[in-house]
Amino acid sequence: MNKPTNLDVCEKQCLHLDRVERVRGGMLGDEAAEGLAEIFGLLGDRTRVRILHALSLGELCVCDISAVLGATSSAVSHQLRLLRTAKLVKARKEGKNVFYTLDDEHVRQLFAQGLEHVLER
Amino acid sequence: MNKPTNLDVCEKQCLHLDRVERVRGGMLGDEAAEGLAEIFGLLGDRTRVRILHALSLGELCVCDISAVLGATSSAVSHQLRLLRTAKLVKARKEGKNVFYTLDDEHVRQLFAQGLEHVLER
DNA sequence: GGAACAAGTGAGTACATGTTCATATGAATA
DNA sequence: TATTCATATGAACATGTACTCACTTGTTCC
Repeated sequence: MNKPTNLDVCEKQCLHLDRVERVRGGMLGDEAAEGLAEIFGLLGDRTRVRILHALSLGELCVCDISAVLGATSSAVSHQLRLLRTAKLVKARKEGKNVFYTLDDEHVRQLFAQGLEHVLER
Repeated sequence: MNKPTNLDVCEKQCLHLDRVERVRGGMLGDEAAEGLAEIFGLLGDRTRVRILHALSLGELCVCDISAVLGATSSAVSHQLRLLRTAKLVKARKEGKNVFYTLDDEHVRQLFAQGLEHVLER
């Protein structure tokens, strides 16, 4: 989380300055890198993957999701909060139930792309 | 990591059986869900995101990467091992240096797609 | 061979994170 | 109003993980 303030991490003469300069120019800003890590990290959990995939197949309430996954509704609820905060899912209240749906078309695409990777490897 | 063996997690009558059945049929297998979580988890770290992005701009040795990121070469090396194991990057040895490149076109695409999400959010 | 150095790795540590358990909230129903 | 139940949430706990530090390996150059 904290990085050294001086950049001469490589003590002596190993740097390929041309490459380093070129890459440094095109590097992601901190916010972008952080944002990417955040969204990918959110997708990087088995439970959340399965929740999102289930929701990609249709609207479900918390209880439905926990039945599909075989997980407690508490665990599911905790994960849904993260997904809600990140605006990946959307909640709709109806009586005692809260129905969730995907709230991000990008997620669907990321999923598809990720699956391609997984399946062909 | 361990899930309850009985599926009547929702004690009484909240299930919407039609929805649950439909979704259950289309659900990801365990291996697929695990595989997805694994690849996304790998992308879900600030340091690894920056390493991969740097490599997407050109081939770099470990020392170059640590200079670009402002991280120790040990930290970078540890992360590169994970990326190498997952076949996301490829190593080429040349004298004392080891040069790394991206080894997966999917990653490039996932990156692009993720960035879209982050930028427009 | 010996010095210098890039890279890899194991152990230890600090911190993040996912789950469970207990409890709270809020809506329907008796 | 009291009960029941779906959902949410806080605390505690256990596990995972990213870093540092010390050390090893393997290569180049003297």
